[in-house]
Amino acid sequence: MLDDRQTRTEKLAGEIADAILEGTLEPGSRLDEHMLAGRYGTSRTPVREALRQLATTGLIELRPRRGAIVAKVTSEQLEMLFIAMGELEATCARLSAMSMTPIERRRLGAHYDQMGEMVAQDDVPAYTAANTALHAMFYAGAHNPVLSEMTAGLRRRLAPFRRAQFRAPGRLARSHAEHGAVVRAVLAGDAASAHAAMLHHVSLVEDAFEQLAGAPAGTAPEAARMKAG
Amino acid sequence: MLDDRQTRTEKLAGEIADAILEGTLEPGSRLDEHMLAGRYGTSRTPVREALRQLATTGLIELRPRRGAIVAKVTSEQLEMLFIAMGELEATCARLSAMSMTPIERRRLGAHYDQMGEMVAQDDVPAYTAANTALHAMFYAGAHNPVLSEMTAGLRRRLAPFRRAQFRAPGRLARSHAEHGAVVRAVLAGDAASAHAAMLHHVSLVEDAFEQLAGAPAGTAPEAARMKAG
DNA sequence: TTTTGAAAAATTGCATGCAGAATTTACCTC
DNA sequence: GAGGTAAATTCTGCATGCAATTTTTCAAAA
Repeated sequence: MLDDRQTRTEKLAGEIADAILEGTLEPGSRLDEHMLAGRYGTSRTPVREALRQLATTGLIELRPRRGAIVAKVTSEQLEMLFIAMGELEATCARLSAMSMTPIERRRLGAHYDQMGEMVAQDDVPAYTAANTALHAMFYAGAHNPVLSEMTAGLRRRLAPFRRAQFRAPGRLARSHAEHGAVVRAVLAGDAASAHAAMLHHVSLVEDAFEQLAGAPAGTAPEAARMKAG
Repeated sequence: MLDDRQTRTEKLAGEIADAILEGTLEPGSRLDEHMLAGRYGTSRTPVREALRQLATTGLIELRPRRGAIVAKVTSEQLEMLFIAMGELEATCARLSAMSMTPIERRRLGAHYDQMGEMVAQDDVPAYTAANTALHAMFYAGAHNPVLSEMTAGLRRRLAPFRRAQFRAPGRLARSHAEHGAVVRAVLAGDAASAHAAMLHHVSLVEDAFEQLAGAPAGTAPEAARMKAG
């Protein structure tokens, strides 16, 4: 009845995705259509359409005639996702070095400098937000929507596993230093260096995340959830 | 009533995707739910679910309350897709250079040599199939399912625009020479060279396509023409 | 000829119901 | 108690119908 501009299916897809990404719906749990329909106050039809949509993003697993479950991410798959994201981010950095406009370069430099102040003040929340914005700048700077959407999608998907990344002591300053290498290379138009520096940065992020996890990659999916917390 | 193991929705998604990729359904044409349901002998429900699934792959565009249309690929978007695919292929080649097993390397070398014979005999059909297999080897050699699925997906999506690629005179031999550079770098474990060589190769493929772009199946005709001119 | 407006037709979004498959439960045998 | 089977239940896959929105049609006005 609401004159809502987006359809129930779309809203549902968003809400279910959020519930999964923020952990309300745990990996492996069954996504019963009746239950979801009841919880969100609709019939099963839009639920089914939303599930179909989420399945193609890899967030849930759709087993024919056996219902949907929240995709379980093993630590091995998680590693693959991190590596893939790293490669894509590095590619975006490379392309940014080659094709950012002067205006984009100026904004990138300014944003980087602002982040320096956040580090000095040890403002973790501000830095976290600025970090997302910085990476978004590289996605946009690549001037390739196909690539930047893929990369941003992976980043969103991995967000739950990166929550704690700046909690490790000294991580803020180190992150900023790594960013510095990437930013300088991009501003200098040095594609190869930008690629290498970003690759280095994201692999260190992954390391930081593994340290927090306590357990090295290679065990149960429970490890993944520990990493998130 | 067929006891088919896959659901109607899945089969529909596949058939509609095929119809789009081989040009039966032209870009921009409306995908009327009744019409599709009639054509494939089902009700609208599975059609709607299939459309939702295809929409997330970018093959069709779903406009709320206004129906679905086959995604129009402008020449600019096409260029972005080619660039993104090139970057991903290059990344796969880079990772292959770093992490292919000895067995994979041996098979790669052998396959490459076989392709040389096809060039000598000017066997275009065989070479085309072998070319797909060669690229698949790089996807697999990256040892990262996330990345290889993304790359393979892009390649499938661009397939209609590459049909004519080996028709240009001399293209077969040139392609083989370019492959040679990539294969040698990968076998030598030279990641940077593998990346560069693959990037070079795919950009040349794009050029070849641009020269030929008369009217490949599935093209938005105006896009192809603009590219040609 | 083009523009405008309202009625008619077509089309999407979604609820509901039912058949069949999958899962659970109950019961029996060993 | 373990294991196996049949009945009962639950759940998915899909068809159908209706309300709301969008598109089309068509006639009158500019």
